[in-house]
Amino acid sequence: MAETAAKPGTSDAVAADLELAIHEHRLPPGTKLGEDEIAEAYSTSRTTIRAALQALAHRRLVELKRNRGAFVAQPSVREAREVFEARAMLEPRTARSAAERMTPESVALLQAHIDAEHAALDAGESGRALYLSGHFHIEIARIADQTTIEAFVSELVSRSSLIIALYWHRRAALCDSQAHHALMQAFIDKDGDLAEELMKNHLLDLVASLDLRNRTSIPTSLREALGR
Amino acid sequence: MAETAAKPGTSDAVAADLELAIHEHRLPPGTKLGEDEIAEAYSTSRTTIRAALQALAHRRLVELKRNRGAFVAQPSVREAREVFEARAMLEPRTARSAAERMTPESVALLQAHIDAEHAALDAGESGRALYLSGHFHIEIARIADQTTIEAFVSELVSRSSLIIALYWHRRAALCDSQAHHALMQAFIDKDGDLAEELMKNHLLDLVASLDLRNRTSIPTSLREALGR
DNA sequence: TGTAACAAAGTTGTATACAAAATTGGATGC
DNA sequence: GCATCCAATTTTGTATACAACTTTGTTACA
Repeated sequence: MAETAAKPGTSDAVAADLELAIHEHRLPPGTKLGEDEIAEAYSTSRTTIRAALQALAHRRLVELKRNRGAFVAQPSVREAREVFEARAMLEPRTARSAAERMTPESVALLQAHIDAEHAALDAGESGRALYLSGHFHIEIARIADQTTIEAFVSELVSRSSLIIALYWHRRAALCDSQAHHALMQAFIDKDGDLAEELMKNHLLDLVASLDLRNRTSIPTSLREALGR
Repeated sequence: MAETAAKPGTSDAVAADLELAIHEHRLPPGTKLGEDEIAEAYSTSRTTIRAALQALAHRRLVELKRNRGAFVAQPSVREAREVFEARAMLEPRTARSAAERMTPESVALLQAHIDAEHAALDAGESGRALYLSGHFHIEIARIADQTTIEAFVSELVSRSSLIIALYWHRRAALCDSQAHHALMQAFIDKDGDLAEELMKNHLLDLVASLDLRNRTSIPTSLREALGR
């Protein structure tokens, strides 16, 4: 929904495409993003790719190692906690604001999001479902008419996708479609209090579904992953 | 304080330098940032400058107009409100967290900041004082040990500097050194409740010192500025 | 005199070429 | 056989050249 289409071949378009791939877990954390390789894939020059990678680096979705190259970011346990703490500060109040400003059109938009998410799940496209699930949160910020916060939430949601890729634990589960449904009701009723409370709990549930036990910093380096 | 020094000539160094200049109001909102001009000033190529300008564009400190060039951003009234709403969501709770984690070293660091700010004011370097005053807020996030939120606050503080340049109204006034002093006492006492409350009020005072009456959108275009 | 079309200058967008750094593979010495 | 050093390869960092677009200044025409 609302796939923002930029003129193809521009750094914006490439960045959006790469971000989507990362968000849908087609590019797992740690993947090396070689400039030549990507440039060829999009049939453009490295100049364009570099701009795209820098943009993604600014959103902390890729890590730029000097003279080493770009890699899909691998948030540490600590970074994971910070991301959800930031979300806890921003999203509940934003959900309240959105609920208070909710219009029938906005409700329809969100409902379409949820439907698309279910359709993706049924089709076995779990990556796409995850992406849509994240964008549900971004859409709420947009409805709250807070573009600045929307930008922050957008970054946090994308980073959350990386965190889920690394630390997701509780398999299966009802995911969070239940939580989104409950939020929808609060939105329909324009119940700001309820929306804020539900969002707060929803984020807590998300964190609870992660395995954030300290495994001595990051699994970035092979050395640690192999324990020697 | 903590002028993060990057290897000179790199895009990071140029970006930091430009951001400082913008923050200190040496480059007022709307200033055209020609690539050739800057490249010559830093005796480097346009490639490096473009990367720096893109980084600043990500932080919304400069606006990149396609085929037109880069300009120091001119936040709209609406954007100004949004920035301070976001700060209100993030900073009070961060101040609480910082107060609870305060150490003698942190207190000394913040005090040094305030002293430097006063020294700059006495020396008539109001731009530098403004910069230091903003960094006081960033330092609090750092003490709270929240790098993710610190990054957001850093962006918001820099944007606030642009907003102040455009909409500052209440001349003179005690600025906010008073507010920072009060916060210091809360920090020394490790009084989280008080710190949160003081920060909240401090931000409200800041907004109140701005003239955010709707002058039909932005003063960006000459047409509107001239009212025809 | 005012408008419109056109031409020229300047600036940004993109690609390519070259330089520097890091990794990898092999060779040499212990 | 193992470690270390050195060379070759690959990849990124930077500069420059060219193309495309926007703006501005001029000229022709109504």
